[in-house]
Amino acid sequence: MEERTPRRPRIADVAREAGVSKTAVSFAFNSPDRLAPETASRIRDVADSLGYRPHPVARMLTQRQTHTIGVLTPQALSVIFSNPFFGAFSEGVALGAEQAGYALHFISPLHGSLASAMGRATVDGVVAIGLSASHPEVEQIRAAGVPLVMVDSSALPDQPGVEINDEGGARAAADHLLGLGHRDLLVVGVEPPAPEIESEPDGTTARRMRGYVAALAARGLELPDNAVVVAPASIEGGIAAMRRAWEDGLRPTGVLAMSDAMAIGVLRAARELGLRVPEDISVVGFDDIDISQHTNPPLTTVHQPIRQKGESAVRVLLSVVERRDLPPEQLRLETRLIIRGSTGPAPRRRQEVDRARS
Amino acid sequence: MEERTPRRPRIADVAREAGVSKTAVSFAFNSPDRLAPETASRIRDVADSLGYRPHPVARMLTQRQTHTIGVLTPQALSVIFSNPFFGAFSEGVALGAEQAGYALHFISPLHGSLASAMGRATVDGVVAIGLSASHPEVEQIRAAGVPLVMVDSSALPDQPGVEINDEGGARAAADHLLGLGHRDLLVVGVEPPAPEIESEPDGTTARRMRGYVAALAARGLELPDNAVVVAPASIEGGIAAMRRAWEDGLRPTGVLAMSDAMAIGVLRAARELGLRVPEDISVVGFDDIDISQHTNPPLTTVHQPIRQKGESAVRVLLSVVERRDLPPEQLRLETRLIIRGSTGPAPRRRQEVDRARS
DNA sequence: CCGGTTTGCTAAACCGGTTTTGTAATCACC
DNA sequence: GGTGATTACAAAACCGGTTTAGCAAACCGG
Repeated sequence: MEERTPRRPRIADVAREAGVSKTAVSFAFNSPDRLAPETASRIRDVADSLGYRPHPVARMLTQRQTHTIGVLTPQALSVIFSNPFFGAFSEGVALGAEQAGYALHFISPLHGSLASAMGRATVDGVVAIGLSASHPEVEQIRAAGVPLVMVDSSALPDQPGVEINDEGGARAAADHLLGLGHRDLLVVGVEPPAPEIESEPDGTTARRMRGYVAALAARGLELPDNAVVVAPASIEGGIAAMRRAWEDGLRPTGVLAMSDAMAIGVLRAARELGLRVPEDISVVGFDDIDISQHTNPPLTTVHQPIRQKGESAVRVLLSVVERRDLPPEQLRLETRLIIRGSTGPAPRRRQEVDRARS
Repeated sequence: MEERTPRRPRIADVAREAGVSKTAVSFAFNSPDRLAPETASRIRDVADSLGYRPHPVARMLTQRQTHTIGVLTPQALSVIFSNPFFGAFSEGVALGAEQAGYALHFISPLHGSLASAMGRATVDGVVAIGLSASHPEVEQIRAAGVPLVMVDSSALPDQPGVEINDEGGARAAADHLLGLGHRDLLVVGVEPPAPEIESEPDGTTARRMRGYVAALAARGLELPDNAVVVAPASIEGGIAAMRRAWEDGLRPTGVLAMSDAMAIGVLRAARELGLRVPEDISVVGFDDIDISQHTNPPLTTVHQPIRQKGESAVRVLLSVVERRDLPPEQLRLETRLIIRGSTGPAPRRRQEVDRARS
């Protein structure tokens, strides 16, 4: 009979083999200075020869920490990962986590339930992105005693959070187009992921919209209701939104897209409609994702420090995780308009645009 | 004195409060049919009122499974996440994991050491991407008894793995250009991330190169050494590679890029050099990432089923995780050439290209 | 050489659950 | 009405570590 199921060696196996107690083995790994040097090294040698590695789960249990932070999103991960914005954000989170020696665990609705996914997650803290403060899970997470930092959603006063100046950025974007003489604007907004969810009055979308409206109001202008069209926040969504607006008879000379992905879709749809960018139509995005500088033409957009946002979120989170008595930090990062090639002076006459259509 | 540090309720608290044993509480959650219905519901009521949730780590320890799969990359996550290829792959992995009720844990070198990161990770299995079979960690992971599926690296015969037909795809790409009359080709290859790492003879890069060479050989042609230029696998890398080749006096009419990101960089560099695509120069990518169909012009490229690759990897992994006696599965997915707008007939005379340069 | 400290290690308790084993009470059956 | 099976729960062992409390021997100053 050969050895069957070569069980993973436990601390007791090492102890027996080395002729010491479990305690000694534990010390050899975690506080070698509490053992005689030769004992410690002998124990480690035995452990090596047995291929022993402390079981991470058991370790988590006794130490009461997992050295893992969770990234929470209300949407399925399979929807999220190919979103360049989320990728850049994750990059920032990963950087912050790596520097602090934490691993990353992604938490998304399991079998449709964020709550049960949260219940299974073994994390020391959570960075939530795209989660509104009124989301029911937020209270549950807090009740579970897990530190939470909310990103991009005006947090409760006693909660840590990281956000950006959406309104200011949007206002700058609209102002830029207005300054170039554009008066017929189209706003391409983000459709809430689930139709039954009423869009949050304090969500990113609402804040950006307020910025657009404020810029117009400052010049005594208004945004007609039909000049706002919504679609999913993707390239395809941008294409669809632009086409729909055109079919509805709208002939904007400037487009304000609430995300770069949508703006890229608008760029493409415009090209297919025979419009030249920026001669016939100007397009402004929002976010400044990596590819935006490489589109043709390069995209004028509102830059937000996406990576920094992720990194800051982790920093703020870990300060709470490691010192729970610290006051929760609230960060607000700046945005700024980056002018590239997709915007230019408004065409002189409406006819120019109409002609381009044929 | 108010209640200080409202400790998280444990199973013993619920048991005491409900006047039953720990066992009964555990049963109430995990196998309610073993209790009288009214007992079970009473226990659950008490648990609810106390806000009790079973501690996930303790649960992992006794059940000997974490319901989590790890995604392992030899590169830092902060480098990886903004890579659209990795995003799409992760999307597939996430889809497979979500369907099976598993969470996702990303494992990357912690303080530079993959081994220690792996030691801390609490996962039931690992999907490794971009890890060569000869990597020292591979043996360590197997020794730890953690099931491992390797993606994109010719796995050992007794190991599960998922790969794609790199060589065939590359051959089709080169064949396409040759069929269009191109004879002056430039291959834009991937630079190994760390200079000291010798490029794997069986890595993705090598396999694709073999495909290019095979297509040439089939027509009795050879690839001059100086027609291969390497750079990091990014848009910026593609730009740099193309510029460098041009400065070296190369005047290719067709470019074979080993990744779409690099191809997009080549597109941009070509435009800046005053070359029209595809009239003056044709560009073929590899991977078919999402944006490639939206570039200007849309990119001709070798499609590989990235998401499916991730999903398959999880499926293969979980079949081993859940039934260890199963034979390890090895998958090889197909690639196919997608012809879009970035390739066209080779220009008639070399002069045309040279003239375009001015 | 004696009381107190330090050194080097062990035994036992603990982290928070699950699972196995055990047992009293009830039920079914002949 | 005695016997064997079932039901409903409890006691104890266990998962694999860490940490606290404790103890014997060595050391140390006076």
